[in-house]
Amino acid sequence: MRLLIIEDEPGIAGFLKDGLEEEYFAVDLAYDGKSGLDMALTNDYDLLIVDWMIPALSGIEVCRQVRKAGSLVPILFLTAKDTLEDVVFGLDAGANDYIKKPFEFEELLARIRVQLRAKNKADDSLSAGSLNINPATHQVFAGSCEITLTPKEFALLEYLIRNKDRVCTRSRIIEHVWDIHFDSDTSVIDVYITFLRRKLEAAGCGNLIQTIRGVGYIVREPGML
Amino acid sequence: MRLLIIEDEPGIAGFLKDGLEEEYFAVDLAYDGKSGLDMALTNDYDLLIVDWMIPALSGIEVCRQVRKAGSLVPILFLTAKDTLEDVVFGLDAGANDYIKKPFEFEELLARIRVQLRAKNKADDSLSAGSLNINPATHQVFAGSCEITLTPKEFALLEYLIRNKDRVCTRSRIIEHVWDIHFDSDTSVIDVYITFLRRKLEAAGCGNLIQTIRGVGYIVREPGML
DNA sequence: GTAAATTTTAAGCTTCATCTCAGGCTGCTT
DNA sequence: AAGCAGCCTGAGATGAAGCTTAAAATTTAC
Repeated sequence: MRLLIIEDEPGIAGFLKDGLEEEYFAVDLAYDGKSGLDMALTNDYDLLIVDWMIPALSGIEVCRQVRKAGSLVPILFLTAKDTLEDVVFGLDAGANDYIKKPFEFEELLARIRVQLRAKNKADDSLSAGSLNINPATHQVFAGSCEITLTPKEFALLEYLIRNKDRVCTRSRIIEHVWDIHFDSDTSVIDVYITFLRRKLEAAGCGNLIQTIRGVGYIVREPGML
Repeated sequence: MRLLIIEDEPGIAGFLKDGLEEEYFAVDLAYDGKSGLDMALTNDYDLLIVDWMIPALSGIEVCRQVRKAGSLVPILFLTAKDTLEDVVFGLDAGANDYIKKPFEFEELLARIRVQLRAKNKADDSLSAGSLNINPATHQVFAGSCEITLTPKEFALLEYLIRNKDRVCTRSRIIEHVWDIHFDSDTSVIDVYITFLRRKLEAAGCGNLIQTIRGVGYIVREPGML
């Protein structure tokens, strides 16, 4: 899950980035409306978090431009103003939800989940064969036996399973899981695929991740085409 | 935490169910007073949410019957009427709290939490393995031997145990235990985890708090997954 | 007002997740 | 069948995350 935060206050931006990364989101930051809009339009984010009062281009304008470009990405706006007009204004501009500052991190997370829920539901539940993964608690179960994964291992497995029965290209994986946008000749993916396969094998879920030579990887739901 | 919602309007019922499930509650639904009462009496719910105006048996009657059967389960009633008499009437019938429609989901959540907190206190059911903690008296027992904790140590342990078998992220811990919303670079948590581990170890409850590197901590109920 | 207890900060140390690299293997292509 | 590109995997470097301790700051108790 890849998020973009457009926020000019470094303190809040940093806090959000840290907290959300702990929740396994890949987080990008923009410190003003203009660069934020650029990033939002050039990359494929799962959600935008936009402060209302930002330099260069207001949050509301960013929101309008994003919608004008045809993107349906969920937008959550942060606002210090809490008047009804402001909220209505924001939602009219194309935002999906808003949250008043100061806010509880918990509440923000809940609202992010609500926005991402539609997406998740469409992708079916997070399981493949006897493997079940729970993003809320960061736990993975193979049948009844728990598998402990490191954050990166978990992120990779989650991405593959969210895209179950679809081929995940190396470039998409590197973008969504590692948050790397430029072409690079790294072999981290290979290494982490090996790590995952080893742990899955040990838990009796071998052969779940298949290689598509020259393209990437795929996790197939057994018994489906 | 298991909830029962008795509500005839499918829209509201569905909205509540979805929202509450996202908050990790297990939610059952009943669409009229009669079946709702049956379910309430046959299952062991942690809380009931009851609309006042429902078919087959009014909310107030459900409430009375539940109490008559000797159950002390917290009941939160939903009402469109907001006159004082109504509230008094409801509370007299055995309800613990009420909320007026239309309501904010957040407010409902807050009120649910209040009711469940009271329940936890009364139940005195906070334990993990041979460790028992009593929030009312601020005492902690490892088997029969009492452990003395400072207030912060206690708060941290209580939070971890209330969220037993779930990973507690650093941000959540810092929010719930320290009530800090915008500080990411402190090592208080580490220090207090060390304090707790040392005291637990001395009391024979070693290895209760496990580290999930890059994420946070977890207390597991031994013998469970 | 002082002493004790508690909480927090800071710093050195340890462990482990992450990533790079190199050599080996696999399976396409010709 | 040989060559080659893509993939796998073990070993090791790096650096960040967490652990521990000591001491400073703050609160509480007497």
